[in-house]
Amino acid sequence: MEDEPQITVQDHSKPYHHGDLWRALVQAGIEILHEEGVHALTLRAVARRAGVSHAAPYRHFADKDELLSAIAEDGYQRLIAGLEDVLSHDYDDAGTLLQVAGRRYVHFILDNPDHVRVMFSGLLGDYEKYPGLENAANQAFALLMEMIARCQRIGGLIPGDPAQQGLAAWSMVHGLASLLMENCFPPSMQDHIDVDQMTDFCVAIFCRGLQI
Amino acid sequence: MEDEPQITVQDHSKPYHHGDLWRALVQAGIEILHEEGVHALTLRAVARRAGVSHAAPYRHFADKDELLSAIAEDGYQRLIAGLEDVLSHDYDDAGTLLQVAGRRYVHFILDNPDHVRVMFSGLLGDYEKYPGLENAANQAFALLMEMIARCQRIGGLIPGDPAQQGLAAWSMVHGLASLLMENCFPPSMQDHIDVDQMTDFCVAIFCRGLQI
DNA sequence: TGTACATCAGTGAACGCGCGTTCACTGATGTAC
DNA sequence: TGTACATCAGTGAACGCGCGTTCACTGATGTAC
Repeated sequence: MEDEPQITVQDHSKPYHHGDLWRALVQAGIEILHEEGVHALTLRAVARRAGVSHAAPYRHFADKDELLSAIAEDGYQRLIAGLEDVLSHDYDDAGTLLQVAGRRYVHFILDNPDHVRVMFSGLLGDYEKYPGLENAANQAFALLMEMIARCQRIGGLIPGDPAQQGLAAWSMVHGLASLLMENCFPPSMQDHIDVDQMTDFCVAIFCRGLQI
Repeated sequence: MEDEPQITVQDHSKPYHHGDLWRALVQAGIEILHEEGVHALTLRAVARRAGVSHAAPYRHFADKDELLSAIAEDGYQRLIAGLEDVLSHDYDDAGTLLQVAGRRYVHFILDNPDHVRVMFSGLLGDYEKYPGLENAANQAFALLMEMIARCQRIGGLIPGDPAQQGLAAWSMVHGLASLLMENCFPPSMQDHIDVDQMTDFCVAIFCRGLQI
């Protein structure tokens, strides 16, 4: 066994081949988003954080937008996981189900503002160019519709197109979360808002507006 | 009267002193937002479009953010004008009043996506630095609350804190407009959405959710 | 009415910066024989 | 088991670019006398 002695110190900390640089770059991008915000998200910064030369990312991504789409897709995957988790429970009350889901969505946005900015900001106009991203987005919306359909089934929402009702539900919580995230409410008010309570209020309006 | 003869041809098209460069720069910025989007909005491009050297803006704005805040404030002024117009009519039905206001808000956003991005994107975190902007934002929200209060007065909405109900109303239409603007709905769906109908649907949910 | 002067709006060259992307290369890996 | 070679991940220098901002300046304006 002559493998260990050949490895020098520098090899140990920095093997030439990274192993899973693709994943590391996406992860680095997400970390930058959390720590420094979307304006700091450059290809060079991502490479720097991943401990690799600034040309290395081009082995894994055609250009910057492809990295952004991978980051956006990761965001959708987290959203999907959250939705699936909510759907894995058996709520017998539509109001409670939607309240839980609403709170999770709002917290997801407030906890990952810059990650969300990448997901929901224009880039997605070129959906077709990034099939993985489009898939994830479709999957997330399908889960939302499933949730609405379940609410209808247990008699909590009036019958109707789950897509339309889903759009409305998403709009409600997305609007609230966005306005909170971007500090759009009057400063005198912003600090005194109880996020969960306000979310519950909005979800309750939605439920009452569509209850049988 | 020896004024006219002294003016040379070049003076006629390009007087040294602009007159109202401040306004012209803000206007140029808005035009760039409409024609090329937020990524093209640089101080140099704004100066170029206003027909002035790239250092000239510094006579009127301390830095780029100050220009951005002026552009954002202009957006709020348009919003305020729209709200005031809606409020100037006498609707005897809360549903109709909110429907008209909702449609106007959604169209405002869809017609001015990049202008809106400047208004609602992070910059506003430093509200205190831009009192004019803060004022306009406060004024817009005050009008929203007035609208809600009027709906309560004519018996269309249950009694309650107009601020809280206003937050919810704003969230609903803002979420819908944002998601439409950013192309967030599944591609198969996005093109088939009737914006006005969808807006009416959302507003109706809100009204029914808060009706007496 | 004419002149001197302070004011300040706009100019144009220059600064340093970091970006995205390209390119010829180097070094590690794994496979065919 | 050993060797030659194709593959391709990662390197580092270089490119052109446009940005925000500064600075010494120039030229127009209006006011005091």
